[in-house]
Amino acid sequence: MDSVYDHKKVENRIYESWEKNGYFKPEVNPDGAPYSIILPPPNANAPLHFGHAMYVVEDILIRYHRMKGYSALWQPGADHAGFETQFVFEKHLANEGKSRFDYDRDTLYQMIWDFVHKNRGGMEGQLRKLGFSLDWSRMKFTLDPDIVKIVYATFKKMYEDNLIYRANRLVNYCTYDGTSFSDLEVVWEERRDPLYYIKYGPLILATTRPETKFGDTAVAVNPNDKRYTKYINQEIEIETVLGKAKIKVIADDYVDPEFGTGVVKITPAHDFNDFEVGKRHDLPLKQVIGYDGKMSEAAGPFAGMYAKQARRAVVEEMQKKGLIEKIDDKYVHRIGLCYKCKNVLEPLPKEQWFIKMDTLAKAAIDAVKKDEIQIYPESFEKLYFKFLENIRDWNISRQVVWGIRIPAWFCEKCSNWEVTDGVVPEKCSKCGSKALVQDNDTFDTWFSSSQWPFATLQSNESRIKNQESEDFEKFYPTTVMETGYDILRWWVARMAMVGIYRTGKVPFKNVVLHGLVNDPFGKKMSKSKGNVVNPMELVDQYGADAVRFALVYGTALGNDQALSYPKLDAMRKFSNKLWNMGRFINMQQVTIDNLQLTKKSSSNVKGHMSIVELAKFAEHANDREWVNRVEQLIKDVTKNIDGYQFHFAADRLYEFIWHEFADKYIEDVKGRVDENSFIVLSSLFLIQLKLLHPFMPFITEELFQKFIPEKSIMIESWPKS
RNA sequence: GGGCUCAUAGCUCAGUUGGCUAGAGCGUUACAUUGACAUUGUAAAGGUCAGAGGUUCGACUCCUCUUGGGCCCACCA
Repeated sequence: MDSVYDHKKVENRIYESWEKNGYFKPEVNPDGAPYSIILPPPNANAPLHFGHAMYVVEDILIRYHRMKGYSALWQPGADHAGFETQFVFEKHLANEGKSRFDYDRDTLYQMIWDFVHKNRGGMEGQLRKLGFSLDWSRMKFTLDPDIVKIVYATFKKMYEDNLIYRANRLVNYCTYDGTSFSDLEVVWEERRDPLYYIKYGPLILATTRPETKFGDTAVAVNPNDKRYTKYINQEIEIETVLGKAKIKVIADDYVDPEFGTGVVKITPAHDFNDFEVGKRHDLPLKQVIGYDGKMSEAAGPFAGMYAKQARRAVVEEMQKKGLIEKIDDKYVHRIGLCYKCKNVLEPLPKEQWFIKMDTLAKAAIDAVKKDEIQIYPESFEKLYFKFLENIRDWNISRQVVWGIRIPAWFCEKCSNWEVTDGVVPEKCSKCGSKALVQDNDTFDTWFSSSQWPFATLQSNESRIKNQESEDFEKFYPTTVMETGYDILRWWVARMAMVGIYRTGKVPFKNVVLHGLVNDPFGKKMSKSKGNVVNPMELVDQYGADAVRFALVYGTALGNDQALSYPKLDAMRKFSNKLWNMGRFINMQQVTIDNLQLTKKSSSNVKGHMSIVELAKFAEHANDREWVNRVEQLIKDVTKNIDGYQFHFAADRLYEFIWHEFADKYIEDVKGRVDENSFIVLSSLFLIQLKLLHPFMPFITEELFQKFIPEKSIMIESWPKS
């Protein structure tokens, strides 16, 4: 053995041997009780970041349960990441002086498909480098035909159950990227913008968006505001940049008399609140900004200008006409931005598919209240409830091509929508017309992601017998859903809703949430800040075991952590310490063999005994004491993993192995090694390797095989206390 | 405006249902050692556990308030 542990000589070789031997498959324990985790599918097109490295928590759970004899499945997958990926691809096109408008839909889709599949292996290789014991034979992609089929079926079922509706409603629309977004995707930013006080006939009102005035269909005041009682329900004459006009004054509680002048212009087509007010008062929707972000004909001389330009031009014109009372240029408010390109989102009316959320959300809330789903750490329950209790209907249409196209066809003759499970309908079921056109939109990626637990398990072909999926039967509901708390609402809550809806069962029994990995200064890693650290570089430098251990050690579940190089270094040294402990014990074995004292220890199980068996070899009082102490260690580590207290387990292992076992016991036994004490020493060491294996799989395997060359630690049984 | 979370050694963080002299890593200081360990070992210094009240035989831990970070949510034109 080398005097220094070199992870580069070990990790790849060991991973390959595990995979080749099929140890990642749940079938290694064919008769074990099922234990299953679905890997949150990383973006197929992007390299891993530290959030993915945190999936080490899942590997710990899987390896531990596998050793405990469970039939443990860790299901891998890759996400097509619709808009995300198309955005990256379009940037790539732009570098070549092209744009998506240069291609037809099918060509563009195929180009992105090729682009993604060229990059996809990278992500999978990185998961391997981290030592993740994923069953690659079951790998799924969100655009696999059988997954797509399931997504179609869900949509059709929802449509038939009246949970899906199509409505012309305001959506968050990015006029640069040409697509709408769900509420969750909007990024809010505080900005200082001028607040214009403009004259509307006898009234004065405050607005930040004078350019939308062409879309005004009313002016509103608070019903209790005595200043304006006489105008309510009257039409007032106003002077505008386009000449004289008339507009109705309505009363609505939405108006805050304290704000501005207590008068609001109502523009239902371009403001979420105004849209609601408009619905209450039956006001027409007058769209004056197009999906290209430009003013429409209704804006008269301003038509064709971008909304932002039009604002300046309109204000200038109004000032000329004396229609501006004053401008408050210290006004601070929040505006919604596109999370990707950071441009201002335009609320625009658009026909979209929506899912009614109330009944789905209620079922998901009940599942947690009835403890069918348990959330760890428990404090995240509140976040979960709060989201679901206040949820709004989910806009699932996206105007991108990279995704699952919505299986709905519009009848050009009678305006009926045909929704199918993916089959192209021959004719309209209402009027018989064959003039059917498929909706151009694709599903929000999270719509397919929300079905991932049952969709993966139902579609693992090799496990389908007589059209029934054995995987689904055996592993659903899954045992644990482990992910970052930042996607509790985006993903976990939606999976709960859709999973319960489609299967009648919760998709997972336990939700385990880890925190975020920030940069060494505690700041969130982001590309724009340039502080992103590539986890794979650290794996190269410190070894996967050290990186894994550093991520778990010293941070309680659900808490954020700052990436710590000193900690990584400490864990690398811990690897080296382990290595030299193994090396030392191995040397004692050689000494004993040379002395031919091999009657008891020369069998294949030499130095590989359980706590119970060790009792008869622990003759020396100190040996007996250390057998007892390791027995306690087994209890503690087991208890802590069972309770998702990984940092306790890691801390206990680190402290015991180094500062108890190595510093004290090995030093004690050094001068008095005989055959019996050697058996105790080496057996206790191997037990500790097993306890450490879920955390540091590579080095524990390498060391284990120095003692027991013909076996693998990863399929050994978990030590019994 | 609401909610969550954090505040413990110079730095990064543990402290599980309240219980002996509050721990780890890195850093600092002294000594030892080339040994199984690109070191490691032994020892030391370093904490009013943010602040103020309260509950209790006992509070880092539970409750209330205050201060200061971080995150999330929310329709104020």
